[in-house]
Amino acid sequence: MAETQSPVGSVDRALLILQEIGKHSRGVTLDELATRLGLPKSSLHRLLGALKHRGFAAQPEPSGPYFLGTEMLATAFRFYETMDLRTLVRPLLLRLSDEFAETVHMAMLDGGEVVYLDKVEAVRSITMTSVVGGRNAAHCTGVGKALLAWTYPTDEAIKAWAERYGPLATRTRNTITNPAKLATHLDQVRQRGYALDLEENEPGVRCVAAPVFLGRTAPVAAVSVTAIKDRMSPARLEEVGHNLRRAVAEQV
Amino acid sequence: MAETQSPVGSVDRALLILQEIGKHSRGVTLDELATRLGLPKSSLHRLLGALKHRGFAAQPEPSGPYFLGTEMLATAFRFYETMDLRTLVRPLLLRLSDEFAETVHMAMLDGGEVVYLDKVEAVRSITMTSVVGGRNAAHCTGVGKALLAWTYPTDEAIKAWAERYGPLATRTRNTITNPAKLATHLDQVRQRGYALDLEENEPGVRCVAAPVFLGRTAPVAAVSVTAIKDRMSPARLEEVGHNLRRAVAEQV
DNA sequence: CTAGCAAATTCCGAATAATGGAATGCTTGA
DNA sequence: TCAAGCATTCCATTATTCGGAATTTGCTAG
Repeated sequence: MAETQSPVGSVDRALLILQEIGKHSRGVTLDELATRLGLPKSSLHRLLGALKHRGFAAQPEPSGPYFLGTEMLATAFRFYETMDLRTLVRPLLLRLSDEFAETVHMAMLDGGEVVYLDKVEAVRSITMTSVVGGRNAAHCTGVGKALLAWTYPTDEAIKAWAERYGPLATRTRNTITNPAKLATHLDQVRQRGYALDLEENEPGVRCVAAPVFLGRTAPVAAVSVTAIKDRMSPARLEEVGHNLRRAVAEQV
Repeated sequence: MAETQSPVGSVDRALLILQEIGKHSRGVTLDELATRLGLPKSSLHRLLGALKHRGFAAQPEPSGPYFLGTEMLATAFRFYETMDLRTLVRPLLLRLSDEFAETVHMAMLDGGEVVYLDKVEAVRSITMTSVVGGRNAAHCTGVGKALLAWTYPTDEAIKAWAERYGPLATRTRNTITNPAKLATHLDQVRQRGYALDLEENEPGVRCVAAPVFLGRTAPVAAVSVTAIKDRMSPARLEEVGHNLRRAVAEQV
């Protein structure tokens, strides 16, 4: 399908400029922006003038590099502090539910547990322990391991977390309860880019989960796809894992 | 002086739309936006389409309310995590230094102390304890009290802070060292909107400080104007306090 | 269940805004 | 001091954006 055009070209250009400046926290020159965006310098200069006018871009030194401005940051921060993140993640959940035809969840980390914030149940749903608003242990759920892996990105940080919130409870014969083993396991999660729950929380239930970063280094949430083990063969797990990662990267 | 026009009108409109949506974390309808911004609905609808196209605005439900989109949030968050906040605050410091003809600072809270991150010295400078990169106690400096007042916005929170980082050291005969008195004092700071250091940190030195929020509920930094007491009469303190608040509100 | 109402969306002729190449200005380094 | 390179300004030209009117959609009340 051909890529659709933005309905207002000059606004589209301005947004692309903001995105590009956003990638350069040490500032970026007009010349470099023109090169990266393929825009004539005079047009770019005028669009930057418009962004500076409302504080979305800043140029602290005359003829110097450009930065995102305080108005861009403050508008985003103010909104985020009082918004409901579910509102922005739910379209992703709906897409995942449609794409994988399984139940999908969104959760956040809270100490040693995860809190389920949203859920879209598949037609062929299964009875599960997860209830929106409910909690589960982090170390033995897909969303929990996805959140732990990137919130505590080193073995030491994971061990410190386990020391504070442990001991890690056994839920099934597959549950990882040894902190050192969990740390090693989460190294693999980081390398793969998604977490797997192989009947670690509930017998017969498997899950694939990915972190949602929203531009941050630590995840703000995780989303998961859950199914009974008969519908989650190793090949299927890998397929879902890759597609989940891509969908998250594309949409949030 | 007449207000200058943005060099690209349609971009300016789009940014105004983003700012307005940013004020409504529960979402805002097209009709309400049109009313608040004084824009024809068809123009507004097209501009919103452009913002949605790049993910800066979102409309999770068809014909439903609009929200800031994940691209707007992610671009701001990603940039902020690796930027140097001094870059954006320094123009404010230069303006304050020019306006008040005194030495100005920018600082952040770190536990029981503040860290001075930037400084613009006035022509008629005074020898002071503050060194960029250096630290000072939070409870007896203007920037420290500005940061404490809004980072710990209740008496209980202040007392808990004092219990953790206390005892509060005496620096001059004016230093507030009693946590309950500090809490009461910080109530007054919140009501006034700026903090005062009346020779609490250094004999003969007075200071006015205001928090910098950048859209958040807790301040990301504080800025201050410092002078010897002979140049900071009670009337002058009030004048500087009001002008400082206004300058901060206008610029960051 | 249907009609009316209000908000959202689409359409398209008109006109205004945005464009970008060329020229100019400024700063830095040799 | 001069040249080079980046930033900024100018203005004739182009085409994008505009907004009122019409249409569509969804919800509510009778």
